[in-house]
Amino acid sequence: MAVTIKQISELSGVSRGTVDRVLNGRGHVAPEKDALVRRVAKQLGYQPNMAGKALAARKKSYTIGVLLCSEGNPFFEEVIRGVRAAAKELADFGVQVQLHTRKGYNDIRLAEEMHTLAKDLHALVLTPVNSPIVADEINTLTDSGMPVVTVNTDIEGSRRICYVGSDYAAGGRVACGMLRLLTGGKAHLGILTGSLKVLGHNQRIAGFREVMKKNCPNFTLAELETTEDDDIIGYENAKRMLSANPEIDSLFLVAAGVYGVCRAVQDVRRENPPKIVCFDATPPVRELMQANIVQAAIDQQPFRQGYDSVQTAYQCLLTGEPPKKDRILMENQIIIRESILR
Amino acid sequence: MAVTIKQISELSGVSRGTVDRVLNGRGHVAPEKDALVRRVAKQLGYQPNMAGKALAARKKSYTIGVLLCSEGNPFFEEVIRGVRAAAKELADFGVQVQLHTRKGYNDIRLAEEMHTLAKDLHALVLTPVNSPIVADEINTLTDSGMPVVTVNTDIEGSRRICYVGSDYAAGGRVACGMLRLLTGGKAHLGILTGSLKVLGHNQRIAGFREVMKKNCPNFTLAELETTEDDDIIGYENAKRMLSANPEIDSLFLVAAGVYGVCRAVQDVRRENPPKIVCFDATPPVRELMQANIVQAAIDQQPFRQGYDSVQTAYQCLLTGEPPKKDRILMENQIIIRESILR
DNA sequence: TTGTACGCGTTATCAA
DNA sequence: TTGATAACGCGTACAA
Repeated sequence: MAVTIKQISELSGVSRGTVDRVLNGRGHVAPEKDALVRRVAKQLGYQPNMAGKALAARKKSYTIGVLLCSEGNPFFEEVIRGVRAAAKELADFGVQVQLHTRKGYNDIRLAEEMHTLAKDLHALVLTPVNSPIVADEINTLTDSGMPVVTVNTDIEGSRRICYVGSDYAAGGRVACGMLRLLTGGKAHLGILTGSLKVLGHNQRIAGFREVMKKNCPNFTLAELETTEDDDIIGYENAKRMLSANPEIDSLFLVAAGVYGVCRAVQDVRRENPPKIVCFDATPPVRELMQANIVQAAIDQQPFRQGYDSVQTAYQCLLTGEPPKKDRILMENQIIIRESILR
Repeated sequence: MAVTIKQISELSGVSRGTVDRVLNGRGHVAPEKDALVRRVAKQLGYQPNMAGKALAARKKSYTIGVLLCSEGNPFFEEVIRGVRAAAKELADFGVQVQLHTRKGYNDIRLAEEMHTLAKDLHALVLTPVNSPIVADEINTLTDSGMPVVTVNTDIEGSRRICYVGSDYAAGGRVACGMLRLLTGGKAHLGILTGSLKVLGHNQRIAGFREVMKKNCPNFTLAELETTEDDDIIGYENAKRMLSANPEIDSLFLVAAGVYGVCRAVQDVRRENPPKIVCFDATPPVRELMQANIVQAAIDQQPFRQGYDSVQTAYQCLLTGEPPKKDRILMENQIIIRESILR
């Protein structure tokens, strides 16, 4: 049976209250007793009991805020489902989850909203914009003792307590591996990324190039273009790219705008349409897979991203400590037509 | 804030004890009070609090037995890791997990061991042999009020409370889809199944055939053979199959014996070695993928199988009720060379 | 049949 | 600085 505070208090001849004060660093304890309790606790290998902690925490009724720059992005539907699932489970532990969604990537506005929301929150989960202004706000909240968890995209130069989301480089590697198998190892590639300014997109391309160099001697890159995560721009740029490079027989779609690109592929009728690998098995992508236009999508477990990020924030509140890993990375799952039930 | 027993007792003017008796069907309650409490509880949408339940359950110290016919099967290493992870988490809730492994599929011996073990257990998780003798023993345990959860393989004609494991038919469908992509839709197939007597293997083949019929008009099946889940037999049968059918350019490996089959493939040197899709990304299979001999493996989340099966058994003990779904099915994940970190 | 009281492990409060 | 005590929600032994 696991060690309890009560056992420690008995063994070290102090009260449970004192043990609690020592173990949770609340201060107001005589140095010698502090040392004694720590020694006994360590010796016995004390690990706080989650059931007890959770029950006691119910009195405090934590509020966790979730702030997603997600409006208009179908990928986040699943993330939100995950957030809701975590909220439902944590309700038993006296946790309230507030979900806020935003449109657009204006860093100043985002920082303002973070600041306003934070007043009513004990922890914050958010999709940050990669901007120093947002990083500063995260650091301000962190300094005030609030755990801040980034989800789906990370941010540089901030002291967020944990990142929960995609392993972008690994996703790029898997995408290249999949194209290797789809093409028999020989391909003329077109890459359509979202934006050259988005860290994750660049990491995917780096992972892709890594595998290309290592495992795909007969891959050549014809052109790299952007979609700006937009179907219309994706359509136009893909159409131009395909017309200008008739040798292209494979497309790597790094981010959003998949539907637009696929429309362009259909417009530029080819005898052998290009093999297409993209990210995120959202409903429109699933349709494109059923129609044999997209051969494979790399999925990054959006449900788990939502679920795990909220759970991580709660764990931080409960234990008062950061999680063991400061990055919780999703698996990159390969989805094909037959993966999907009809 | 969620509804508690205390609130119900106050609102309906009876004691907490009475509410507990009603809600947990312990009897000895006047009919009118019973009805009243039920009505109030329903109206308030009472959901028992897991933290409280878990804490109270700690006094009882449940023991969950896990009995796996796993010795000599590397797939189960991951299942066992999942079992251990669940055991570690549940230790906080006063749960002990006993892990027992067996070699072989003798149904009489298995039933005997189940019977012996059950004396010290509150719940049982096992990989059953598909035999009426084992089904009878499961039913005996179920009748005595013990939750029995099957993991990885299910059994017909038993009243086990839940099955946690692979979706075999879906796995077969994904495997065929992967071969469709690997071959460009045109293939002469050889299938090497484990055993024609194993339900799951046959379900995989059925799923494979379903997709073959629907999406792969240019697939032809040259021969179907067994490995008996054994590398040596797999080696010999594959060698014979490949020699007798030189047109075979794709292999679907339904179960174990992958290494043996691949040795045969290497022995029968071909200019264009066959495309190979198999199940379970065990360490030897990973090696074969690195060597470009196996193109893809379909993985069935062995870790989750172990973890979820133990958690499910615990939930049954805690709530006294069967889980919402009587089958918890894993996703079939496609693993390729680049999915694996080196 | 019903109500009361205690314990599970932790935390917060109050009095000393 | 310390210890005793109550509270979180649930289960249950025991008394009425």
